[in-house]
Amino acid sequence: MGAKPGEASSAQVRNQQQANRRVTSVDVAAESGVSQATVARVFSSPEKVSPATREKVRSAAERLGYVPNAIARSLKSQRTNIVGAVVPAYGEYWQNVLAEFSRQLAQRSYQLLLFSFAKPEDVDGALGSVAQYRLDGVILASATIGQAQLGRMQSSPLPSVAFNQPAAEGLVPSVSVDNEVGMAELAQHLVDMTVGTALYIGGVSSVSTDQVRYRGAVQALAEHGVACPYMEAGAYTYDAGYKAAGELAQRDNLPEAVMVGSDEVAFGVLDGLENAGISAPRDLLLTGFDGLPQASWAGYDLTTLVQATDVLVAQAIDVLLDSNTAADRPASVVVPGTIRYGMTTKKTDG
Amino acid sequence: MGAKPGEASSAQVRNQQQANRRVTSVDVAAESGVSQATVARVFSSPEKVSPATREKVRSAAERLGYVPNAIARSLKSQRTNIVGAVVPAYGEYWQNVLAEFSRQLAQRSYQLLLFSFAKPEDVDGALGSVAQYRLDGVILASATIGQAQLGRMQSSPLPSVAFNQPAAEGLVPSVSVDNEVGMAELAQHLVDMTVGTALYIGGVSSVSTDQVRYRGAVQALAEHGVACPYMEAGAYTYDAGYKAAGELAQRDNLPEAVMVGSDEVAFGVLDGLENAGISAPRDLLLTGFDGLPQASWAGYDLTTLVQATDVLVAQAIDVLLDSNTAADRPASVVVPGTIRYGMTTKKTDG
DNA sequence: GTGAAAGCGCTAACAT
DNA sequence: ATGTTAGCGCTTTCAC
Repeated sequence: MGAKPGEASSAQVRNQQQANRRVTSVDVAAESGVSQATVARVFSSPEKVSPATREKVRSAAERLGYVPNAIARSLKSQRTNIVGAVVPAYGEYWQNVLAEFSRQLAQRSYQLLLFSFAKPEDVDGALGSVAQYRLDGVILASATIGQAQLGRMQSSPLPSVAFNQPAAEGLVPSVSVDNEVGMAELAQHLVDMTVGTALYIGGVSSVSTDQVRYRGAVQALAEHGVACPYMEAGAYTYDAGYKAAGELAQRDNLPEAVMVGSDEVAFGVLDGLENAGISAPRDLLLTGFDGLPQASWAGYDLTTLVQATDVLVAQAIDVLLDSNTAADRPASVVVPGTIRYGMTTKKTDG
Repeated sequence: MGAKPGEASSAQVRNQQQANRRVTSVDVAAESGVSQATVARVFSSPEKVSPATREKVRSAAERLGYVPNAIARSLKSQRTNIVGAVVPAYGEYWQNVLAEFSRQLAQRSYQLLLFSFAKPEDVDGALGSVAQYRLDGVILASATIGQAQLGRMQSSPLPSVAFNQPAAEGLVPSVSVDNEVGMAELAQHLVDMTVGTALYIGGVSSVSTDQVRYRGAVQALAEHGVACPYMEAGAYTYDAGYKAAGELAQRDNLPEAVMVGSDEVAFGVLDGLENAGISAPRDLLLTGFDGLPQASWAGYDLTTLVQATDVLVAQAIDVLLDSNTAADRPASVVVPGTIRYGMTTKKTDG
């Protein structure tokens, strides 16, 4: 159990910097016998300080446990080296995107400040906080950020980029996978597999990615005379997919193919159908969208549209940090996806 | 109003075109004809300002597009309302933990600043940056933070909490699931299922959670005369598990049970075995650890030790933010896990 | 190469 | 209730 580390004598505490007072450049200046300005230079532009003083200051700093204060630096320099991200708190897809942002930003020595929200209503609050930190930019990564909110970002001095949010195009610089074409390509693949009837299972019909993807499916299938009704799972979750599959299984006649609007929902649909004795590709073909790592897991092996997350994220960061003038900031970048052909659309002998 | 119309209009124009100069409380003061301090009060302690002035200031602020500067606020108040998290960039488990932290911190109106790293070598860099931002606390969520690094945190003025890091106990306040007992309980379950031989597949043997979990398994099994050799997957990934399973499948005699050190690896093991024609629970029993959402997906339905992530995270936040004096900061909090009984250890008729 | 001094935009006494 | 004033810890001219 918790053995107490002994009575920390106040002397020891102070010695170890556990103290209430933090070490500043003034302390280091005093300790090393130079001016505060010189200490600051040692930590921001060392080349402007002679090697001798530099060393003297460095050792004093080390002795005192001095670390430059980024807050003060930011206040003065007007740059934080921090990028904000407004992201839904849940969902495999967003977690992966976030991880990728964090990784790539770290490489450019930026930090990521998270503003996550559980419910769409909380977006406003998140956006409100975002503005207070003078961030170098903000990533709007959620399909549930409304038009009004995007409009507000547009007229804000804070650079922003919308990630995978078709509705944002024209309002805010945006980077997306080609949702419509991607879904159309999947549909074409199904047509090639001689599918004659299809069903689309979306997450939430009011979300713009949902609409755009569905449109891609419907149009591509229509060209071949295949209808594609819409079914709403109600959420972008495994459970919603599982439940939708249960309902689907009740129906008299099954479609020959089911196109699901996202992988996470697709996994649920797959398991839900399996649970009802319906198996892909034996009884119907099934496709997902996103290209989550799990889609490649042998247990699922899902046909899906893989988003090149690394490319999308790289583009988004470029738009955010490298295009300083409004002029060369592109209105929108669209990155094509790639189909992953899995077992769920494999030809059976039947 | 008495304010000079020329100034006001030029400010407005700037605001509309993504101003280069940002609006400060001084601008709002000028616009609304009060002192800067009053403007500040309106935004930090409105109750100290008369309703009339409050309204006047608010509308001026709105007109100018003023938002308080959190950087300046932090510099003065010595509080950032930001908590840092040093977390591995990859891995299902960590992504879930992070999402939970972000959610719970948002509820307490804290923001999360991410310091993620891809390779263990990068931890030092991340910890270095952490110190610069005067965060209100930092979460050390990674088993690969070394003793030396923890020691440094211990003597730093920045409050910190180690998350699921047995090696940190005694050095830094820590919150963990009961790794050893949890794994022992899973082992006991296997014994109850009359298992006579077992194998443990760990991720990386040098990681402390790995060691503690393995110890739990070995000791519990030894009490019943069951040996449990160790096999290292080499990473905490699906692929590593899949590969390990491939090697295992080559062996002459299979163990009756395989205990895997983490769910993500376990999924790979499960699929890898399946690929070799070995199926759980038919040919051997299999357990995981962590209780990832996917463990409950019908496709896997894994027996595993579920970590109550929400409880662990809540505890960690408490330790970090609510225990201000070193005295009432507990050395370590250990939260028990719960077994989820899945199909992979279900009794077969054989 | 180094020091002195003026802020960055806010908060928090302290006056009034 | 409101204004005045003095910083928070840095960066950055501008002198020397």
